[in-house]
Amino acid sequence: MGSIDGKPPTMRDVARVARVSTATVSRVVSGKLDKVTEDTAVRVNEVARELGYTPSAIGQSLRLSSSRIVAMMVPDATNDFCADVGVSVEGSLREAGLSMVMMNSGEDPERQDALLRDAEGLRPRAVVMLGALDTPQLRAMAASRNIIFVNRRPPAGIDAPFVGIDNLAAGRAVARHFHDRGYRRIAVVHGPLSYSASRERLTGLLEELEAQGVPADRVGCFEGSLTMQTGYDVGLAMCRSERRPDAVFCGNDMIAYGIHRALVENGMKVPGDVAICGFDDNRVNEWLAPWLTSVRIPALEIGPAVRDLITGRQKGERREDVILPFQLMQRDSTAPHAER
Amino acid sequence: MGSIDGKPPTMRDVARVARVSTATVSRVVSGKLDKVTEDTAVRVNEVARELGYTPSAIGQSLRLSSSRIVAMMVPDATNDFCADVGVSVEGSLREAGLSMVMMNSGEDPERQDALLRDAEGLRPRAVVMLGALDTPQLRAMAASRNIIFVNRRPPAGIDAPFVGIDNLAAGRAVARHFHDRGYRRIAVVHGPLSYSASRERLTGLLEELEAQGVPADRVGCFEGSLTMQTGYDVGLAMCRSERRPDAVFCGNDMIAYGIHRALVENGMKVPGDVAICGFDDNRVNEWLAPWLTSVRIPALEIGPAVRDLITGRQKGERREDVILPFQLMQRDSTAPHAER
DNA sequence: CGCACAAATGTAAACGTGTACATTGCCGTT
DNA sequence: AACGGCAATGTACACGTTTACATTTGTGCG
Repeated sequence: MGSIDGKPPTMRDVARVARVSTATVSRVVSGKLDKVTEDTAVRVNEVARELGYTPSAIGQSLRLSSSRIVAMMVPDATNDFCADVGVSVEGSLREAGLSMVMMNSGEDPERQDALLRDAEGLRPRAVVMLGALDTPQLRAMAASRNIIFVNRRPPAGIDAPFVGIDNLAAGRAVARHFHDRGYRRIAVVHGPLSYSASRERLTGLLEELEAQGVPADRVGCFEGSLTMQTGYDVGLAMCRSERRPDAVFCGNDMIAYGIHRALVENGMKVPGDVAICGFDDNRVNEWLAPWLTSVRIPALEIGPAVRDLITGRQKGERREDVILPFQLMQRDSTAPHAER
Repeated sequence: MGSIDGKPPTMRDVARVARVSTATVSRVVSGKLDKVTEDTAVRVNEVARELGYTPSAIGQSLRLSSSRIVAMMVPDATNDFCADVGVSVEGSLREAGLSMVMMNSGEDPERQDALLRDAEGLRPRAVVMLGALDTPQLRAMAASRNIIFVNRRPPAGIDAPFVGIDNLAAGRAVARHFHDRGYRRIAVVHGPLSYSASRERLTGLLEELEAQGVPADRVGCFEGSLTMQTGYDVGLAMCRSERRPDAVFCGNDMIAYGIHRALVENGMKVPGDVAICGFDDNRVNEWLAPWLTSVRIPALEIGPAVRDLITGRQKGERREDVILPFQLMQRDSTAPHAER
């Protein structure tokens, strides 16, 4: 049980009861057992358990001037994909004895900077940026802290490891898929082009379409936030437009859900009138949107990759980007075009 | 900019450059400005900014023997509802200057205990349990740490605040709704009855049905994990059964999605053949399952409530449970029964 | 001019831990 | 018996911060 005054027992308490010095207690609890007699080790462990002693991560961090905390910034933790990545990273870090503190930037640069300042106070062992924004504080931290960029590449001029897919290739794959299935009037609803992921996917798509004989200026592009609302709004606009696309490539599944709802509410058929391709392939698709073609990112492989990057870098290994495989999940929403 | 050796600048660095003592720096950066001249304050702030100084939360925690970290345990962070609660809590804590570390128990008692031991090491200011399991470590911590129970009440014998809805009343409301709409052959797919939330909802439902003249032994009950897979399996079983219910009350929306898919895949109509009522009313319902009747829990109000409980308790205010309002969202999946 | 008082700042200790170094005790060798 | 060496343990300091207390400085007043 804990001590009487409510404060957790310290190493000194254990030392006193076990009639040894704090140094010995430290050696036992931190596993330096080659330096201590079996008897003492047993006795110390016993007392520690009786007293309910747990080493203070605060004291350890101060002494070692290195904490076991990793800060993780996500644009929106309620987004299914972010949640999956968050869980994957949290689990992998935990295996390595690290704790994850979560931070939601909401894609707001000022909020991101405020959060980064908070994070700096925790002296985190690393900072994981899922969808980083290019901000002053980020650049300032890049100089001194381990920053790992997931999904979006580090902004130009920052040298830091990246974990994610080859977005250029993904864009190309979708273009080829659309073309194979007979779609020619393509539209894209992408996130802000300041994000490398959005940019590269769009570039890949346009390049490949051009290669297939569809000029880039025939492709309708819409930029917006990666939300269902954006999809819904664009979907409504498409319904009203006289020159409607026959296939839409969405920046993520959220946008795809929104477009789908707008189209269906206005009597359109998917894919009869408009084909839809999402991105991320949220796990909920299997159950709620089994019709949605999407590009699957292996979210659960991101955690281990990040963990290796963090623990490996410790040992001075050369950092290296991790490019994960993606997979185009072909489903009903991009069934072959009827008219061809 | 940071210092040259890579280590972040400390209070002493600032003090040296600004030609004051560390005490003065401390007073300035922690806002005890009534004790310091305007000039010095300005100078110290200037130096701090130049050096890129950020107070070390580790040093502060050690000195104050109180960290600014709150541990949050969730059963499954990829569950939409958990994610919403997590985001709400994280945001509210951040406003109060606190950081949240996330932990996923996966409804596994041993994992929960391992995580709680990890958490104890961080000396968290509070522990938020969303869906707690009754385990030894939890009881041990209940004696010394602020624990706040969300959604599920604290296990018998633990005196700690609770934030959530009146699950008994929610169960009754669903029963009344089913009965009003003409459904009589009710089934329930609930989570483990060791969870107070599952238990109370079921009790409420049965009580009210009994009051309406439907005996409890006519109600089919299935217990399982709160996942889509559970729903799917139960849904398949229902299709095969000769005495099929005409309405199902699900422990959460995940189960409802699973059942829905199983029924639809087997040619059933919802609500024509079977009506479905979910629980939590995940935000994604609006877009992907606008047909699903569900009980809305105000997930976004949980964060502020938790934050008030944590910061208020500091000041010695008497802890008190927070009962939030729920709302039965009536949608197509429980449209009035056709045959009556 | 001396003194009391207040304001501003400095000094030093403590928080819990890890580890370099010092100390102790024991055993074997000469 | 003296001594070297080794294993086990103790001593003491540093990590970065806050704050009670001590000290210095400035001001007003008798």
